[in-house]
Amino acid sequence: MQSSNMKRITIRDVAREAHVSVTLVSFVINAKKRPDGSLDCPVNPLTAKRVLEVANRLGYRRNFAAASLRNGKSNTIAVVPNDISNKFFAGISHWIEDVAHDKGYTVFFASSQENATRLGEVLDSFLAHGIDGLIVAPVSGGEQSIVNIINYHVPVVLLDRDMSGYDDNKGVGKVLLDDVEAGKMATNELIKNGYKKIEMISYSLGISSLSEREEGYRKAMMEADLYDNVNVHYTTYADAAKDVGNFISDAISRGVEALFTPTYSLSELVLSVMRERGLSTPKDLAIVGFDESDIYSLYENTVTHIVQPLKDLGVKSVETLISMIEGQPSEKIILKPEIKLGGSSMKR
Amino acid sequence: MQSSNMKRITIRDVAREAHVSVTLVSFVINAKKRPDGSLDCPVNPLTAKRVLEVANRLGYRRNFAAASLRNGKSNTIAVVPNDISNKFFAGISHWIEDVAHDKGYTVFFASSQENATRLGEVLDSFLAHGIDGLIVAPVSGGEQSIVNIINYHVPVVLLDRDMSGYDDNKGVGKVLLDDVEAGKMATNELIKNGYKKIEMISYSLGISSLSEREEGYRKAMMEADLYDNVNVHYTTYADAAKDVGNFISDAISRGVEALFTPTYSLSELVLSVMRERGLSTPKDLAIVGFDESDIYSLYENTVTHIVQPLKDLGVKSVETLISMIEGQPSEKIILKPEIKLGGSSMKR
DNA sequence: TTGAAAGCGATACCAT
DNA sequence: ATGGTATCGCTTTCAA
Repeated sequence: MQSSNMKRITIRDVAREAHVSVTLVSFVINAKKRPDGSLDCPVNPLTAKRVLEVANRLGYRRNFAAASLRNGKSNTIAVVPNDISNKFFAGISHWIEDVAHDKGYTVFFASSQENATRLGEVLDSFLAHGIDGLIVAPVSGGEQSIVNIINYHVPVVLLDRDMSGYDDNKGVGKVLLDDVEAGKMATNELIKNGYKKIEMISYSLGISSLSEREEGYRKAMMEADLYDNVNVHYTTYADAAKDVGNFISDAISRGVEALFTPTYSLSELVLSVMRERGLSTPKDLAIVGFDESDIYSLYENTVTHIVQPLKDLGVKSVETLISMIEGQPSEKIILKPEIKLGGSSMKR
Repeated sequence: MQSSNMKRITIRDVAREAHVSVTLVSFVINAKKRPDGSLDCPVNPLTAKRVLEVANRLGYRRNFAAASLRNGKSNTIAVVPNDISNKFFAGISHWIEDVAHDKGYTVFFASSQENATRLGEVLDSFLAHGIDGLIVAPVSGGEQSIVNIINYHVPVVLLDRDMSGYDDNKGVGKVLLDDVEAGKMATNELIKNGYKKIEMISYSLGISSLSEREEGYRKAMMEADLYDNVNVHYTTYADAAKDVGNFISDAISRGVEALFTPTYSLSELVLSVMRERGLSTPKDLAIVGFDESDIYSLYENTVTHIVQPLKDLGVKSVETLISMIEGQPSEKIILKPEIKLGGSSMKR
């Protein structure tokens, strides 16, 4: 494809060599193998066999660009998380690849880096590449780019984060965690164990998952008549280390008893700061964290945390997407979180 | 692209609407902006402006399949690590995306999952999609798939792991860590601090990076006249937890003084097992780990570890690849590791 | 069961 | 500066 001393083998080369027409070659190449082993196409089995042999001998490979240009389908789906290397997403990607692969689709990943402009560029590029469908975790401000894709009638599934204003009946699939429930679960566990001054620290990203976890926290506090104690602190990726440091000092001095951290990165940050300062959990501050982390089990008291069904999130999102590509209506799937108890939220 | 109620806008639609030929539209669309802002194409600036406006108004998007079919270039590069969610790789992907993006390339990721068959499928798929270049971390047994790509004259850069039998003069770029040096560094640090019974635990993956880190360990031991103490234990991803558990007990009972773990996952595993058993480092066992890990700083004595220049690995690999795509000869780049000292390798 | 031929959309050669 | 058109490789009628 690059140099000239090796011409790319085309369907025509195969046809010539096998003494048949290009049509026939195309038929054979695209025929699906049926359970009984026979080829599902109107071609003489012997001819088919010969074609296959020749194709193989010549090292033929279908030119996807041509096929895609011709029939407007690429058998490719794009997956765009905010960060490809994020631990939460890491636990999902594997499942997405597996299911897609089983169904004959190739998966391409690229990250938006929590940046609306970048998301737009990435989606543009994918669109231009003729992807058949898209699984995306919206970033704040990136709604328009996603709507563009939808308007192009490319099936879209929102993963992990919702986008307001787009319901499933508008042709957008959704696979989300019940984040309100997750926030409630975390908070209620602390309340149940006697904590009253429970606060929360979160990112100000403007994404649904975080705001709903916060909503769950508020609801739980409200229902326990602790609404006066509600206090949510916000930070950003860039300032997290500094802000968390300040917050911990402040919290301890104000007599805060427990903390809900709605992402694994915040959980890890809080835990490391506490360790640095010689604070222990739950004695100095009870903690309920989020997602899995290697460090949760490294504390004297292991860390209680909310667990997301990563496998289901991955599997369901591809399945929904592929069914949409195949013409089925979109679905909205809400998965339930679980809580894994550790010592960090033990009774006071 | 899916439904029929919204026809895809083509270059011809733009041409008609702007009252010019398709040729002109193509010129304008593909013109690069020059530093002075002018368009680098033989078109009347006013006409160009009009074309751009129309294209914009109509929501025109280039059909990549068509362009790619026509000129055999897709401006897309593929990156295939063994595991997209691996922490080491996570620290690299970001840089790859950034540099590629700056140079006008889109990056698609997919993982081989440390599986030769899967690697073959993924590469086939990428090849069929007409990628312009490939950055890959070879897996054991996957050499042939990679050679296939090379034979197709698609530029390839090996990242992190070498492949024997392919030197840079054969058209394969390489961006690797000096793994022998890394193994030496780690071992020498321990030797310098008075440790003599130093062992190593590694994966039996048959990949160059690990075997060279082992070679470095052996060399360092040899040079310090400690070769009789050399002892390398092997495990697999699947058995690692069990094997490491057994090994630690065994090592302690045999009076092993220090351990070199050549991947972050093994380092983490050893550290957690030690914690579970109430063992501390370096008192019960000195440790030199590899790569960054959140848990290295969580021990009473922080963990000494080898640091890879992730940014350079990422940046250099794309830069080399793109220069190869543009016709430059391949390069072999070996980067130097560093060691970050912690308490886990302190003097006995 | 087989084949001829019309496109898919963009590019680039060749004219004007 | 602008335009006509053959072509990339494949799929898919339609006809034989």
